[in-house]
Amino acid sequence: MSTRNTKQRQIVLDAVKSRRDHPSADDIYLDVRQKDNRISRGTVYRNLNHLAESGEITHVRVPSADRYDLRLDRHYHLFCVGCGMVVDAPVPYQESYDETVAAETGFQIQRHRTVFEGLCPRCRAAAGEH
Amino acid sequence: MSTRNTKQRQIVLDAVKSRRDHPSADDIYLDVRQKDNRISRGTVYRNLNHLAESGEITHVRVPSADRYDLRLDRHYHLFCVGCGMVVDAPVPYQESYDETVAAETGFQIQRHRTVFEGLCPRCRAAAGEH
DNA sequence: ATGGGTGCAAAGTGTTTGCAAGTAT
DNA sequence: ATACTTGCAAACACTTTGCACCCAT
Repeated sequence: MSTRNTKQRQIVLDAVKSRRDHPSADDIYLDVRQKDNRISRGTVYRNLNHLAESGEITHVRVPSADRYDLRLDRHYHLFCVGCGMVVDAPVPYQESYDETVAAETGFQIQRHRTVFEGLCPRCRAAAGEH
Repeated sequence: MSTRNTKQRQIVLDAVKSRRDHPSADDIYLDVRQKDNRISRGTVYRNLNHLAESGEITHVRVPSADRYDLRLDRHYHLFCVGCGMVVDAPVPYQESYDETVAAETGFQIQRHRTVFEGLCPRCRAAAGEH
C-alpha cells in the first residue's frame, strides 16, 4: 500500500475543497487548525504535496507563495500584483500549444501554466485615486 | 536622479547579456565574481531587480529560482522538470489574451507569463532507459 | 506487524534588508 | 554635498526534513 486515509489528510482535502479563493498552504493551515488544533504545518505541506501529486487538487504557481485549487481541469489564472488575489482566467487552455512546442523542441510536454499579471478592479481604483 | 551607473551594475548587466541560458541570480553572482571578487550577493540581487524593473533585462519565473533573460520582447519559456533547463518557447506571445481577459474581468492586465513544463530530450532519454 | 503518516523543531533555499561606509552625479 | 549604492551579515518567507512515536491497513 502506498496511500493511507488519515484524518489529517481528509481535513486538508476538505479545507481546499471548501474554498474558491485559491488559498496558500498557510491559509489552509489556519483553516485546518480550526478543526484540529494539533495538526502541524509540516503535515499540511506534506498532504498538499501528496494531494496535488495524486491529482486530487491542483497546485498553482504564483509569486510569494504557491496556491491550491479545487478545480482539476487545466486552466489559467490571474494574479493581482497589488493584493495577491488569484482568480481563474476566462480563456480556455490551449492544448494545441503543448503539441506544437513538443514537436518543435523535442521536449516531452506535460502542460503549460499561464498567469496573467495586473491589478484587480479594487487595486486599480486605489492606485487611480493616487 | 534615481539611477547611477556603478561598476557593479554594469558588470551584472554584462553578465546577463553574455549568456543565452537563462541564468539564475546565483549563476550571475558566480560569473560576476570572476570579474570582481568583492561584489556581494546582495548587490547582484539588487541590481538584477533594478535592471528588470527598468526594462533592461527580463525576469522569468520558474520553479526553485527565478531566472534572467537578455531578451526584452515578450515570449514564453520551457522548463525541464528533470534538469531545470530553461529555453525560449517557439510560439508567439498572444497579446489578444491580455485584452480579452482585461475586458472580461475588469483587471488592468500588464502581461501574462506562460511556462511549458516537461522533459528535455536528454532527460527524456535518461528517463526512457529506465 | 509494518511501513506510511504525524508532530515538533530544526534546517534549507532563495531573496531581501538594516546599517555604516563608499561613490556617482 | 547629496542621496543612491555597496558589502556584510542578519533576517525573512516559504517549504522541506530528520527523528521518534503513532496508527491505518
